[in-house]
Amino acid sequence: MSLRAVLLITLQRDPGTGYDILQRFKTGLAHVWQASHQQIYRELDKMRAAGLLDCETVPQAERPDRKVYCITASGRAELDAWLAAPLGPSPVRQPLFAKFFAWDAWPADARQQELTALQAQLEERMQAYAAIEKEWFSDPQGLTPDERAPWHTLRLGQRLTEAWLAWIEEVLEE
Amino acid sequence: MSLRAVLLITLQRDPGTGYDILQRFKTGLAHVWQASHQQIYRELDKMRAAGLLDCETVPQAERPDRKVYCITASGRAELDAWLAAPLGPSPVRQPLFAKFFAWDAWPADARQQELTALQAQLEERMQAYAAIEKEWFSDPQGLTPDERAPWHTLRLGQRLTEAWLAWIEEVLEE
DNA sequence: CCTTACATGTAACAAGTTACATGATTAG
DNA sequence: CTAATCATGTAACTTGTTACATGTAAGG
Repeated sequence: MSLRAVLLITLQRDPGTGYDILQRFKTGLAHVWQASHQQIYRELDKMRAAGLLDCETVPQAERPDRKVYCITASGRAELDAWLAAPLGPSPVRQPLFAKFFAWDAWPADARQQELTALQAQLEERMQAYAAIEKEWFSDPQGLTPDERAPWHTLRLGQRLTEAWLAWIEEVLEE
Repeated sequence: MSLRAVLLITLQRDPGTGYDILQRFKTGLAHVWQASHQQIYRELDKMRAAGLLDCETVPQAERPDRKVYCITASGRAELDAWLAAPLGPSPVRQPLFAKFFAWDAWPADARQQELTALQAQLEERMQAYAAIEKEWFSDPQGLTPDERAPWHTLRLGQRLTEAWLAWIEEVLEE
């Protein structure tokens, strides 16, 4: 259901094609949601069939037609209902934790490698966050609440990533 | 694949039935992995069919037979391979973030309710962590590395939950 | 010459959820 | 009397992944 909601949100802001949405998932929405192109195309088609979206096919010379999707009143109603309802708890799935529970079967070098790779990846993410913050949110207090909201999600991303990094350092000291 | 690995880990430590594993997912493994009983039973059966597990059926008076699963050499090999291979990146899916990206369509009272409910839930979790830590890990330095490893996962759980709580407070101040 | 961007899709599979089904025992 | 515990399962469905398929144009 949440993929559907995310598609409604982004299409409400700006109509677009499946391909466009894929690009948004890779850039502005990267730390919110990710999905493969197949999943997006399939879901958009189902949503159109369910009357949540309108679709206008725009022919192009020497390229596949663009199918531009646009939210309908019924889609907007579904989005409003989703926003009003509290989210359920998200299931816990931490494969890395599982490895810790098999500590003595987990080779020390694999462990080392895993943790340092994760560390590098998290540090990269921190830099990406910093770049986004600098580019889009250099003055958060000067923005409207609506413009500032995405900044909050960035802030949480930073806090969580910092917590991970501090923890990895603690573990690597062993 | 990760569910399979978690089942291998827990069965390697102690053979047991699907029901037993479900209990472990509700207690000691609660912040590592969760799965429904249907998923567990189905996966155990597939793993037995694949030769990763042995199954001994223990008849019981006036109760369904217990099917006690036990890891095989081939299962152990699969586990070792999984432990040695680094984990792939986990896909990003943050439905709560999505709501922030629809800030002006998100009613203020629903927002308030959502965040305070989450806050309460996280505080409960912190208490659960504290209770576990007190009961099992009152002296982490006195434990063997293998015994201490699960404590690290608890520590990260605490750090992440604290980060969430600090963030919610920041957002609620608006 | 090779890769990336553009733009869509089918098909098969794996993973996870929800509903339904059985049936005795024990605790409140 | 009701709910929870024990213990398993079938069936239908939704969600997400992987592989395969097509075809042009621009840039290095």
